[in-house]
Amino acid sequence: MASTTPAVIASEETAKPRRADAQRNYDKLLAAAREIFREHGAQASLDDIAKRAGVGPGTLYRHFPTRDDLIDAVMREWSEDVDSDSDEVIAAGLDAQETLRTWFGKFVENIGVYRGAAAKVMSAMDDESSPIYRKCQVLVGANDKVLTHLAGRGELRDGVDSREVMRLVSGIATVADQSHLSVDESTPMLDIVIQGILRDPSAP
Amino acid sequence: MASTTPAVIASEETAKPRRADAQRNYDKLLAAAREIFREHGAQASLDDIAKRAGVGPGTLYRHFPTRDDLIDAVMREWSEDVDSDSDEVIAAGLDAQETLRTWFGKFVENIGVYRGAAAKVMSAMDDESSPIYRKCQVLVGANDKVLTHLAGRGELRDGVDSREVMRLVSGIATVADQSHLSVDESTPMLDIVIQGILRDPSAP
DNA sequence: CGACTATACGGAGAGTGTCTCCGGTTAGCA
DNA sequence: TGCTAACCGGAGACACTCTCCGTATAGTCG
Repeated sequence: MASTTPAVIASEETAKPRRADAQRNYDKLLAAAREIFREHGAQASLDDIAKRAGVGPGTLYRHFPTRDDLIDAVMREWSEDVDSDSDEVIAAGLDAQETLRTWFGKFVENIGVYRGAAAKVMSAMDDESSPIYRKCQVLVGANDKVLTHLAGRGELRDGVDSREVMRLVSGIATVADQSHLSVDESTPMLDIVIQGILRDPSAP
Repeated sequence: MASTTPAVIASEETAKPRRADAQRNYDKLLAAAREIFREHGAQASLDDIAKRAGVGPGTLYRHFPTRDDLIDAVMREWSEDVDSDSDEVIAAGLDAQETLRTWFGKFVENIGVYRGAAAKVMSAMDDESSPIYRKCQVLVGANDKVLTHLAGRGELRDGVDSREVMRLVSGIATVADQSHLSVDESTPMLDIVIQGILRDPSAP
């Protein structure tokens, strides 16, 4: 298999020194955003988030100039969860098919926590100017780890590119999100992809 | 293969009698919508469309109560094009792989004409209350024709459901749309899906 | 052909959401 | 305690959606 993606990722958690009140507001905003994004999806009103955090809109926009900056912050630990999922899946020692089922399933499930997030991830994956781009690189890297692991055992078809697979799976996650499909209902699509990238067992 | 989808579609082109001026404005709005959707995508300002058509916003909203109603009207002939594509592809007598490449390629290309339309189609596919739902049924039906044709020749794996395939391909179209991929750049993803649904040539 | 009415027009404006600007406030420090 | 840089927050400009209703007119009938 071949990956276009660099190893990834020096997480730039530059927790720059802030005044105590600023830090407090930052945290309140993040907590409020998590709640409201979970309730109303990623396109919820930002002023509502400011309101729930008990700060003015100006404060929100100073900390997070754009909606994507806020989403980025909300997604931070979440993308690390996904990354550690990939390690667990590899360590579990399942066969190729089960490995992918588990990995893709977790991915779709995780990405679906915030409604609309899947679409954001999908479109940020190829947009370096997006604040979410870095997070996507973590996801791409995690997926690459899993596929490289399988490729090392000769279980993938020739020419499978992990970035394409990532696009495909995030597309499925978006479909599942928008059509309100459960994880189970998205497995038929995932199975097709799995069939499409796994080397056929009957081949040498 | 199995399809959940009914045969489809008694197109409800009830061209109800309208006053001449109303019909004129309807046509002007449609033409303006086509232009502006092509330029700015499916989330363009509706007031802009009314402005370009030279009518007031009230007129636009009387003819098309919601954005989706307008998109639906714009998509009308377009979905018929897609449908006739499916017939052509079947008639062309290509092998299974080329048939699907051609069909999926045309689908993704067509659906990408209006930016943002792919996402609309994707989410309307499972939402009966959407005005676009009917159009999606045309697409689902067209896809079903192609897959049934191949299934009849025993070229598909067991258990392939055409609706799942349609979801998958519209997901790819959405990825291609949002990431500004050309049709060529989306073929790797399509090829994975094709591998995933085609019976392996080495099998009996 | 002139009058009448159902139908359609269109713009003012209410409602909602985004984002900015700047006068006032406060944390942190000497 | 007093100073200042950092920060707050809300008023309001701007953009978009959608509605209401007074006005205009197409089509019809006497």
